[in-house]
Amino acid sequence: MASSTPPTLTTAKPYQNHHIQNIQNQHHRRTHNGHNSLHPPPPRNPTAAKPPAPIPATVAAGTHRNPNFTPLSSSKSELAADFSGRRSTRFVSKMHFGRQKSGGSIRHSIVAEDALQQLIRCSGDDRLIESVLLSFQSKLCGSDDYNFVLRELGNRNEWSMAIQCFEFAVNRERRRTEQGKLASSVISVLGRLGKVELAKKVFETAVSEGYGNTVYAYSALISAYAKSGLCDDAIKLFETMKLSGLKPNLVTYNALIDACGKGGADFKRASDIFDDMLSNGFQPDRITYNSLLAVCSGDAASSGGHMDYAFQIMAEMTAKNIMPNEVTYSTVIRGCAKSGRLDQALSLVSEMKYANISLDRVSYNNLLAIYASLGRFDEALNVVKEMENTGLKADVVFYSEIIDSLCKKGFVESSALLLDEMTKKGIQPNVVTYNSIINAFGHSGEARLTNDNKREIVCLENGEKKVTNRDEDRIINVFEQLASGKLNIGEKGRKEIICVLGVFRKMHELEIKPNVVTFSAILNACSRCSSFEEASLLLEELRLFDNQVYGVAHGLLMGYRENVWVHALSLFDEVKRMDSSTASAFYNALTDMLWHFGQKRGAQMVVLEGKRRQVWENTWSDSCLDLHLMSSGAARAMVHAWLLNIYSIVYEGHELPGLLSILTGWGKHSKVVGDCALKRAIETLLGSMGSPFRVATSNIGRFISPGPMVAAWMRESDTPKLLVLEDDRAYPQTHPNLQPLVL
DNA sequence: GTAGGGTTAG
Repeated sequence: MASSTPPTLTTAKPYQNHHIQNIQNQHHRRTHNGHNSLHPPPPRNPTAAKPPAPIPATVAAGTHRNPNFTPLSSSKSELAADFSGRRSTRFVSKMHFGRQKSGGSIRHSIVAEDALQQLIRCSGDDRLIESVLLSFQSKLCGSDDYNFVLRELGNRNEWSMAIQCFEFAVNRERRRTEQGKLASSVISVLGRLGKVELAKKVFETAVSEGYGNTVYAYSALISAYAKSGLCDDAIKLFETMKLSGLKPNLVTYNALIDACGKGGADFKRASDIFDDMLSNGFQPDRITYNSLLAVCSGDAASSGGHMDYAFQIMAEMTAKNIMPNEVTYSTVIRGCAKSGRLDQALSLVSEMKYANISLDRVSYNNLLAIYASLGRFDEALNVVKEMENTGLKADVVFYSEIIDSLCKKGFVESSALLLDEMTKKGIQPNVVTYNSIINAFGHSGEARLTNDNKREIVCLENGEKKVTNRDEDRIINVFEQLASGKLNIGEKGRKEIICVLGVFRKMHELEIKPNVVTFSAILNACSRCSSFEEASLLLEELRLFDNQVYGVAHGLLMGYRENVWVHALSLFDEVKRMDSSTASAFYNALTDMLWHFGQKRGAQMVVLEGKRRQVWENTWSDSCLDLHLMSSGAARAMVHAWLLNIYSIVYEGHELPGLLSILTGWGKHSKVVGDCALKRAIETLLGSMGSPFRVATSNIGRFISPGPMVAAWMRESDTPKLLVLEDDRAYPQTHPNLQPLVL
């Protein structure tokens, strides 16, 4: 059942084009139709039983708008891109909004642009690509044209096609210099896309074929290492380059210093390279200084000291008449903001304006983030107005940032108003915008409702039925039940849930496809519900979005674990394709929800599966359990499992290690630094079981106990019973062949 | 061939 379902867990990015969006909508509809339901709930009314299951009318209408719908079967590569785990929009934004290439003159021919367009249409079909390349072979003018094509393919994330074009071109080129240019170009493209291993391969081939031994190719690969944060590799390559007799130039040095910044190297290392550069007679330019400033502003800076160097460097620049530009300022402003010097960051913005350096997107984004983190929302909105007056359009990310900050500070009502406002201005909210608001559910002290929601409640309470062309619209159904007071939910929870359901409805209306973060957010919201009924309303939303995730969450919650486990495993296979923090967030959310509602054995099965799949990277050995990336439910379930494992060691007559520790961290990974919620939860758990673990004096985030004391505790008659977890709701196994959980 | 930034879950 579940295995026949197309992948539904995505971390779709806002920059995805309409083509992909359409595929996703179509994909979404399939899920809605829900033939793969694991546990179809009984219909609430006779009409609900009729297929198809509720699909927002606007989603269905999408087919009319785009008759040239691309079939799902041809969309594999685009969908696969959703699973790449790339989370930053930085690179893609830069493609659209970044600086123009300096140097001015266009070097490629018009034919190259034509070739590019034709190639893009052949994406995914190597043979077609080959035939387009053959048809243009005689018309393209050397490396300038090919380099243009390679760069543009890179901008479209067509790295595989870029490699194919490179190989085509380099095999038909006799001149070494031209071959070298092509190699440097494709190395750079691959580096920018984070394909550093491929870049390295191209480089090595180019060297062995005799056209790669140039300062350009080396610089390009150093830069590729830089972009992947591989500072050590960059430095090693730099040494190899010198040994092979090539002289580094200014660009090489700049790329190397950049590698220090991106690879988290300390300032000392970068400044040694800078000194080496000076002693070799190179004068630093603005890029050198800006790269050096990035080192100061990097992660090391957040712990203190290096911003003072940054100001010295800026002074030195001015003294040498290398004037700071917008990159200089935004680098330093960011460093200030990261290290908590928000006032200093703001005065740098003023200084920048005074120096007549116009603020660009990055600068405005910095400014917005500063105001938002200070809670100065009026000024944050003014930033948006100001940038629109300098002719820059605030996009969905700008608005989402403000909305998220509002939500975090508890102003959910204002955030929903802003959501309306941005929509009216023609800026489409995306899934991230909505996820912020869903995450706010259950956090605010009181329900803060939008005017629309208020009208909705009044309408429903007065018994007015909203006109809808779909009788089976389950969301409206829920609204009606809420309004009629049939559900066992307190007044506060009732209003809040109406608010969040309103948010879901807008997502449906705007055809915003949820992603795995949405699912995690819904599950987390369930964990904050005080009643089962309230949570089931949220789970109902989950069901409308995705049957597979719903089936697993609902099945485990209801205690049908043996029945759903096979589906859970296939769901975890999909989650495994995400990057580790996305995956662990999902496991944490699911476990917390199960734990919260008393399904502790189910929660434990989930965390053990996560451990088996290395979701949390480290976790356990016989002497140490590391919980620091886990939520409190996941961590507690894991403590039980680990202690049971220790128990079996003792039971089998083996000796325990001299010292056992449980690490919880001290809140470093929490949203609020120093918030030790996890530590407190574990402390309570260990205390309640009468365990001998105590907080270590040397490390407040660590519980320790001598092995013999743990062994003695294990031998007490009550201990094993305390360690075994049970579900509040459990149903007899219907598949006797399925083995019960074995630790 | 080289420089800065961004929203959600944690």
